[in-house]
Amino acid sequence: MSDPSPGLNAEQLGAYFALMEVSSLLQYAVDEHLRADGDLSYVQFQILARLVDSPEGRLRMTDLADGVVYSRSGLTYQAGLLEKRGLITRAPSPDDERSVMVTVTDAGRALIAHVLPGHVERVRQLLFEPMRGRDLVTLGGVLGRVREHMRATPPRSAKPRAGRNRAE
Amino acid sequence: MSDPSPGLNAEQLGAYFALMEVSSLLQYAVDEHLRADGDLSYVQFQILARLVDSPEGRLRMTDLADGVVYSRSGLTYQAGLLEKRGLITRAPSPDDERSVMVTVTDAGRALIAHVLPGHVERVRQLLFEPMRGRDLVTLGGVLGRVREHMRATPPRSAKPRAGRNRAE
DNA sequence: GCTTGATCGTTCGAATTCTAAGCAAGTAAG
DNA sequence: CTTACTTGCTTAGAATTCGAACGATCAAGC
Repeated sequence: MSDPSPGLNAEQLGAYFALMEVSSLLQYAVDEHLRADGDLSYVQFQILARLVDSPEGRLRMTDLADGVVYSRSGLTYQAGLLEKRGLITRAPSPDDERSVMVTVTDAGRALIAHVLPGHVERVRQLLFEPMRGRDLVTLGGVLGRVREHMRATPPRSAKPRAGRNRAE
Repeated sequence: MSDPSPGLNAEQLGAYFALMEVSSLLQYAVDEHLRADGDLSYVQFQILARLVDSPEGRLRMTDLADGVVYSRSGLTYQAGLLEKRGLITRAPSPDDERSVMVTVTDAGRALIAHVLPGHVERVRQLLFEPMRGRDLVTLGGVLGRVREHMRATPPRSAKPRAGRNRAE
């Protein structure tokens, strides 16, 4: 089938829609649990989880925003909320006086530890339960490659940093 | 996450994060294009696309909201915007006086036709370009099953009008 | 030192989104 | 027909989100 307009075939369209629909449904489900179990929105959970997962438990605002795919101003707002609850602290970086280092507090770590089992359980139940055989391996591999591809090809969506795109 | 608790293994966690990250990045990218090319948000595009794709070009508000995974009030708001722009019309259903049938206008169809090629091209470029071999088939199959699974297991997000009576 | 330009984070205003409450219309039981 | 319950959509108000504008800091170049 050599059609002049290189669009998407039915299979591709189906996969695209399924991807967006699954991610939406999954986000709704886990968001509900996080709010009930720890009074956290999904974004807040992502922020804290990334911090807990980082080497020193701290990250720059910009890197955090890039990581969770979020606007800078939105992160400022959420960081304000999380700081008010004592889950993170903010301090200007010693190296870069203009950048702000965000650090998880013990309370933040405790909260993540508290909600993580239930969170993970929901994800397992909704996302991984219907998978069979090599589904998981393939899915992880493909999506990983796609992520790399998207991060390396910034159309204009997220602008990580202008200077160093190739040096990763 | 170096904790081998009975939750998700590293591979599952990676796939989960990749899924959410890819969908976010993809949504940002296509949203940007839709705004530039047709002054449409991603949600508005989804609404119009679903209508165009429906048999008569019309759907009930509720079915539309369930389809795009959106709150009822949010849909009311967006429908108001789209109606004001002449892209859809709203009229009470003859059968059920309380339900509202939303119909795409010719202008709505024309707008979707106008933005669709560019939209599809972006999706192809970002999502399907890095895929090889049977990646697409597997991805579509798995995500389709997962979607079915999630739709059949309503945590609370959408209630597709089934006999599920649980009075508290 | 002193410019020029880029980067970092916040603030501001407008737009969007959600939940809860409300109203209208259908359904079931008596 | 009336009462009670359910469903479909809208309204009201608060919370969240983004982009643009802003001040502050760094990095080069002179």
